[in-house]
Amino acid sequence: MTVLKAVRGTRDLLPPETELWNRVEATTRRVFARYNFGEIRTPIFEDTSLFARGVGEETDIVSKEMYTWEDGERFDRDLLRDKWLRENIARFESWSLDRTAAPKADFEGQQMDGSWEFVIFASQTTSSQLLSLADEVREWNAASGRFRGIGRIVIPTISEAAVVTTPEGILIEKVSGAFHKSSQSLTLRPENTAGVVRAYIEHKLGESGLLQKLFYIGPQFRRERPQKGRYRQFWQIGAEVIGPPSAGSESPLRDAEVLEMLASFLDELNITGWTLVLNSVGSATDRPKYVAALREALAPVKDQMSPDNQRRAETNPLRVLDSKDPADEAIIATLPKIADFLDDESKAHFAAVLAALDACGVQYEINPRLVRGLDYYTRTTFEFTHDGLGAQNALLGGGRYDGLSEMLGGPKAPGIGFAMGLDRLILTLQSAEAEPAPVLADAFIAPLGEALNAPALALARDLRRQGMRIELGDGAFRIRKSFEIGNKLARNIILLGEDEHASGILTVKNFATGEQTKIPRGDLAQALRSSGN
RNA sequence: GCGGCUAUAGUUCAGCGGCAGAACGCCUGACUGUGGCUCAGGAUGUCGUGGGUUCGAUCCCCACUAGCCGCCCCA
Repeated sequence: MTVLKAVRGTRDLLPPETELWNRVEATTRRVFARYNFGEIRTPIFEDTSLFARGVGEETDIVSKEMYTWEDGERFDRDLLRDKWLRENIARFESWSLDRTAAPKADFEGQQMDGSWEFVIFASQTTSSQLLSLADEVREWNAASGRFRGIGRIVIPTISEAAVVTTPEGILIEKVSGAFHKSSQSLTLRPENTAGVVRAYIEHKLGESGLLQKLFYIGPQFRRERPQKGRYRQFWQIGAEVIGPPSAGSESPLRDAEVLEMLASFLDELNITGWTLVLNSVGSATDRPKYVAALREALAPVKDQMSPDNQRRAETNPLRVLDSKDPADEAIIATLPKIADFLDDESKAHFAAVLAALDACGVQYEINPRLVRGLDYYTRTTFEFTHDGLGAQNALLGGGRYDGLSEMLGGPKAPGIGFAMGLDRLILTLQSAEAEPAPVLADAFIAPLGEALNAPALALARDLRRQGMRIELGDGAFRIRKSFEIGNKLARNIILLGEDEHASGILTVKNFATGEQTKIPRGDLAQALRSSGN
């Protein structure tokens, strides 16, 4: 039998490592509480369109890195596939495919010995459902970039064949109409901000007139290639400050307060060597103007750049600024700067953020090239970076998202937030300090003989109820074995033999000092407590 | 999604076209109410999975899977 393993990109966290995780989470709760944040827990999956609208349809996260599935009572993949093939099989015999015409979804078929093979060409946005029927799906690297995938289906010959002519797009309509009416597309959350804002809107939290300050700790999911500190189920700590403008949600003081909180948080975890990097990407109207100017400036020079940057120049010009390619540095230096496109309001906002940070002594660097990948960011964007992380040097990132609530159909609710990769944060802590030692119990109780097992449990219960961490042995163990195990698991061993049971005076030995004493049962807890940590 | 490296005992790893190895850990005993240190003995395993070459493959070849590192992307 195949031994089951944790799926690719996921992992188990075991003691004593989980002690470190608990410590970080406890520090989070302690520090964030001082800033009067409350905890929010949103569902781990949401309607797919939440992320499409919030994070951005064209971002890689949404277009290819989400765990998405159809959830619906009437969805039946096999039935659907069979019906689709029966309805369309005749098309393949005479139809020739014009790939340059960029149909929404097309397919061609070929009769093999006793079977049909169909190839579907489909753009992901319109026909992921169609692709979900295929035996195999792979990316098709079309030069035009029009098609996102090819699906391949092989089935036994079907005798009954209906004739269907070839109006484009009909196919999908039929498929959805017949089988997907009650189904819903769901997605494991790839980040938590969209979910928090959804909850803010749904529960009308803005109606309180107060600023909402919410933090979360939880797993997120992204279907990326695993790497050091990057997992498909990864953990994030994040916080959001959001509210109606009348509550002061647009104030630069909010930005500075969040940044100051993060600086204090990292300090409290004894993480040194971090750098706060800041920029402003401008208002919702500044940003498109700048992107347009970038495109214009890139058009004549992009051919001289690296292939990566040529592609970015087309798909997401802002990312060109993030390029690490030294060969392209000279060109990048000549590109327009975002700072020149900020309106007066945005400039003043950014200046006020900086002034507040200066006032409380939080150090920062301004990086005019810091852009963030998510569509919803406006004005302040930031990262905390750390040298110990190699190429992936960002410890956390975030920014202001003044228009997100409205993008999701909610009221005007400017906000600022961040998300921190817990997996990577733990990595930096682990590289900075010694491996955590296993936690030792206060005492190991060794019943000497199976007749003493029951009294040993009673003793353990007694001590545990007084707050002691107790490991209970077993009377079947020989005494030597009890000592060996006890030495690994606890600071003290309590011997419970016939004598001890009869007299109520227990034999206690401290493993560190080797000192052995007799202690009345009633004094045990106090003695263990004072024997130190 | 792309590229490089890797996969052998619980762990870290060595190894070789012909008997499967070390260290640490584990178990037993020296020591029948005393751990750590020491000594003696013992058990580990589909050599990642599947196929190929070969008289013979853990070793060579291919594919797959997984991990690490980098790229892409990104909180």
